[in-house]
Amino acid sequence: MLRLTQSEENYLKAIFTLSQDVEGSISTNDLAEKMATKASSVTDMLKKLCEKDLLEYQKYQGCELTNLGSAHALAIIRKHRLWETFLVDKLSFGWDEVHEIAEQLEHIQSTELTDRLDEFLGFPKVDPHGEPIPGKDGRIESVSNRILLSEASVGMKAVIMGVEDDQTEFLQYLNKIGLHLGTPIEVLDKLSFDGSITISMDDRQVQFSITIAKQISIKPL
Amino acid sequence: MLRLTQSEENYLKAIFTLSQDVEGSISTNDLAEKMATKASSVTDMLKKLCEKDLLEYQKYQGCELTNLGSAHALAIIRKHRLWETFLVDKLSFGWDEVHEIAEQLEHIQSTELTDRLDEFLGFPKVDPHGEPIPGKDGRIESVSNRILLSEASVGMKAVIMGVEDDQTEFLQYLNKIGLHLGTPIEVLDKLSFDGSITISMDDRQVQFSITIAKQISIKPL
DNA sequence: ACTTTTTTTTAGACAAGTCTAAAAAACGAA
DNA sequence: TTCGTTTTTTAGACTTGTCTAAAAAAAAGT
Repeated sequence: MLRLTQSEENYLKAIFTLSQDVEGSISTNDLAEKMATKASSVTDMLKKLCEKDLLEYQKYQGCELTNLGSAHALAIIRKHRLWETFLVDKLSFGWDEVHEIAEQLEHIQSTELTDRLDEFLGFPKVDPHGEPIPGKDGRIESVSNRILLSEASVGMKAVIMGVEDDQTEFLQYLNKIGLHLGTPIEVLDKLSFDGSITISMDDRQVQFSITIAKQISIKPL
Repeated sequence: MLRLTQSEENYLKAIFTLSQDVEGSISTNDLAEKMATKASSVTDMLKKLCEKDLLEYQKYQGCELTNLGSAHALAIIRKHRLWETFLVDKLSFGWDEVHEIAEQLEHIQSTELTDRLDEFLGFPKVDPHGEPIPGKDGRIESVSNRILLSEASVGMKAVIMGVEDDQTEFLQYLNKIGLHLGTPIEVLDKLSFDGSITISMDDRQVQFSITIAKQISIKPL
């Protein structure tokens, strides 16, 4: 199997993630922003990854992962989420403390290790933030009936199913207001001019900006 | 705390290990051999590590770790041995399968993670190869009464306490002949001209070359 | 003590991944 | 369509860690 550097792996993961929100190819600039680097650096890397058949790239046309590239990205995401699960379930870390450590652990090379860890954790389906964990074969079991909180309609009753994991402060804020996976909520109000949304949870009212509401996914009841 | 690259960490660990067998300073050539690299590369790195006060180095005089350098080396060794213990105790790896994976895991940066892993494992004193695990404070609890099998005298009865961990083939060989930590043995014969040694274990006789006998430590009964 | 051998350092080069500055291509608005 | 803006690429440079080849220092033998 093709051996990749950490940097190459991080690019693949970033492209994969961006591709989930967008149709078609990913622009150099978007990728540069995601990677917190310069567009010129991205161009260099795209050439290299294209050379290795991990993505398709043509000058000025952005890039798109090949099946090979997607498989690699999924393997890294699998490792990331399994390690996060390990840290929370076995070592009692909070969900706001594990992202950075998992960013390192996801680069450990050993399929055997990954699969044994999976077994040790009892083959979890989702990580501590509700994100689905790809299986050994790279397949993600579809998480049914989920929508973003930002898309919910007034009056809807639902349960918190997932949150974005990459901003520690955001997760700490959710801790502070007592929002966890599985928390039942009801949508009380939505302001059309700024998209902010008011919900009730645990008999309290909380208001979220559109930015926050887009980072929380729920399952309507 | 000072942030080190993986390469810097590997050098510190190698110097620390070499220092345990030798009095005084470590030569550039010995270090180059240990690191499987060229002497010129070592010289460059020594300059850099000296600049960071991790070791003392003067041209043509070899190097010696400072207290700061030793502390870093011990932290890495602590991580390595804790991860090996995790892999064997929790994920059911064999002792011959964990070294390479632990070589990667030892570079994960998070003291919190290390300490929680330590606790999760029940604060083990030794790793799966019998090597002592440095504590949070960097102290190694002295492993009492151990000698190398190569130093044992004929007629001595003893128990296997530790083996070198860095050669997979060696460990596989030990597996094959059924030698484990805790195995009781008796020294039957020693040949002075080549140092080879014959022992009995489990009612069988096994002969070891001097090279192997130096990689096994025992506790005389 | 002098010469030879070994060890160690220096000098210059390279690959990976990044940067800045400038050029080229694509996009968009009138 | 054409001009200005934005995006993307190229060119050249820097850093880290490595290498080879050659010079310098230390060690060893006679």
